[in-house]
Amino acid sequence: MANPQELLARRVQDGLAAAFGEAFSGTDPLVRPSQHADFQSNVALSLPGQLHRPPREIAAELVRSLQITDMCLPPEVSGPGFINLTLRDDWIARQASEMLGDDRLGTYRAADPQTVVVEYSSPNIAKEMHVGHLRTTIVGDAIARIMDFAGHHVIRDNHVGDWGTQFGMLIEHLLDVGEDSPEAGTLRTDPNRFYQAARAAFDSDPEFAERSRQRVVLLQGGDPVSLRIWHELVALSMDYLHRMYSRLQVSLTDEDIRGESFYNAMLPDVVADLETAGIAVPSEGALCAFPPGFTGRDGSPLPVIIRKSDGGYNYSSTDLATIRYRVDDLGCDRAIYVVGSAQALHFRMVFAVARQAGWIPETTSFEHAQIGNVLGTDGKILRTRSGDSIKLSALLQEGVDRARGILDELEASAQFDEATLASIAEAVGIGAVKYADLSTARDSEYVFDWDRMISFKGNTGPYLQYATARIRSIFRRAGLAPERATGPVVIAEEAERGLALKLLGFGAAVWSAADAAQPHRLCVYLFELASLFTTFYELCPVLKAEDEPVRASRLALCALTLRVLLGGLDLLGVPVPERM
RNA sequence: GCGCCCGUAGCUCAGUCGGAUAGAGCAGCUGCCUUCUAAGCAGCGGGUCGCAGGUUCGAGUCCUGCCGGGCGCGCCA
Repeated sequence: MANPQELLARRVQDGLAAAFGEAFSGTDPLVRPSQHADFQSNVALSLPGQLHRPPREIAAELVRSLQITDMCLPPEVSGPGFINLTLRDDWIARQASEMLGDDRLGTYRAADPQTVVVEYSSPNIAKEMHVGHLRTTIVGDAIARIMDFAGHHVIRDNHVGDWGTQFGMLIEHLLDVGEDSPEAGTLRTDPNRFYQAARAAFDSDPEFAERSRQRVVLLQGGDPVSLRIWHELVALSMDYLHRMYSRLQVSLTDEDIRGESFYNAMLPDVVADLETAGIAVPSEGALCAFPPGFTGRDGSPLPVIIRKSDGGYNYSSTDLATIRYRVDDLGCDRAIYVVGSAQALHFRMVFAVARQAGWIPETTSFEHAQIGNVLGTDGKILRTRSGDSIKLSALLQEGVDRARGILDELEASAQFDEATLASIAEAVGIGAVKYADLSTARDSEYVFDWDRMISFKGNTGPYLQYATARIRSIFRRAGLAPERATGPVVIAEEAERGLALKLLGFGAAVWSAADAAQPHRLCVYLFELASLFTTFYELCPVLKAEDEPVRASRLALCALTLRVLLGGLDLLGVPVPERM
């Protein structure tokens, strides 16, 4: 089973070949959703140049060649040459009935599965995550889940920052204050505070900054004391990350962590190979590559610094090693970097150097899936009043607290016990935050607004959750498990038709989101589905339907809608409460 | 200065390979709870798609210029 748009496209393509010859069998039939019918084909308007005939005439002839009566009402030529395609109600009903028996809900798996590396989250170790990490974590996790479901071999890759200059800084500061000092204790209780203290010393004290840089070189060279402290710092951060990922219900595990330190041993070879190839050359004491086409402030070539003048490596060295590892050892066909858009230039240059070195095969795609900044309602990058970035833990708690506050205001909350209320608030609060991050195009900035995201109206997590809760309520009252609703689907009402047709588009929505690495496309689809369901819900009584076949059909539509909504929200990583 | 991204309703955002009269939600106004969860639904008003050219049968979408905003541009990541 495929989605209607695709099936129609094939029929129109066959019609093209039948009407105008085999030469046109490869022509894109330009089938698109339509406001004037279910779908329309615009292909006749694109052919006058080749056929030397007016578009309406082409459309009329194409219509005569279409073998489509099993799917559609007779196609109509309209306007300058559009062909309007309206699906038959019985065809829609039959497809929906088939979907009921399909575990994958009409979605097919990739015919040619790829190995896809999804790099995401990637927080700096020893520092609390903030709202920016939240978005790359959530969007990246959704991309990984969607790719997985689409049938690709997904390798999640949490490229944590556990090896850079900041570690020299942290280790030096820890040695300065003493490993058993009260201040060292803040590493457990308030890691940001410790980080900021180290940072302040780094910025204000040149002697400390120099020691820190030397410490990085020591660490990267395998110095035992440095390594011991580093391991301790990393372990503390792991505990923190586990707590965050668990609460966020993000699918990353320890096995997905391949931090910068993982590539340390490869760095000398990477650099040496670039040097041998003549791609990396000395410049101002450092070792740099100058990929063609990149110029800086004064028009001079822009460097990728591969080794710093103090002998230390940096994130460019690591990223280059990472590319080679992903191609050679992981065998990846596609690498998706879910990272903030500020790093766009960095990735373009690093990819260019790797291509120059011949490390990335032609057919392998390295993409930067850019994540836009999260802004406050004032339009500026989200920060607390004191100017700090907002801690993730506090942000999530606020979401849950707000959800709980709304629940408490509703009389309906009286029917739930305390534990249930708490779990509903957790799912609604976390779900609202996650959905808000997912529902706008990932590469654009978006305004973080509590009141909007936690609203139960509009394209929000709670609205979709609510739709599932209403469906479950119907089945609870019916005393029937959703899996027992087997149809068949019959279509009489407009609301039934609209809902059923939308259900058939699930696979297309998943594929669209996967191909573009754009989870928000799936959000748009799910919101449209939930909206059509609530219309159906208002207009078409299910349990009190006029007769048994109608009731069975409507129960089947409810069951399908529930499965698609739950499946879709699961692909997004948005939790769903049973009741709310 | 150069490069990348963006500019769509009062606000927040969709808009697929260029297709008919540019769509949602919020906010505003009008209706709807003896009926499966009203955390909802139905309806109304609201637009020179930043501006100006160009390509095209057809441009929010592609090209050029300008205006406005964001980000980046040598040893942080």
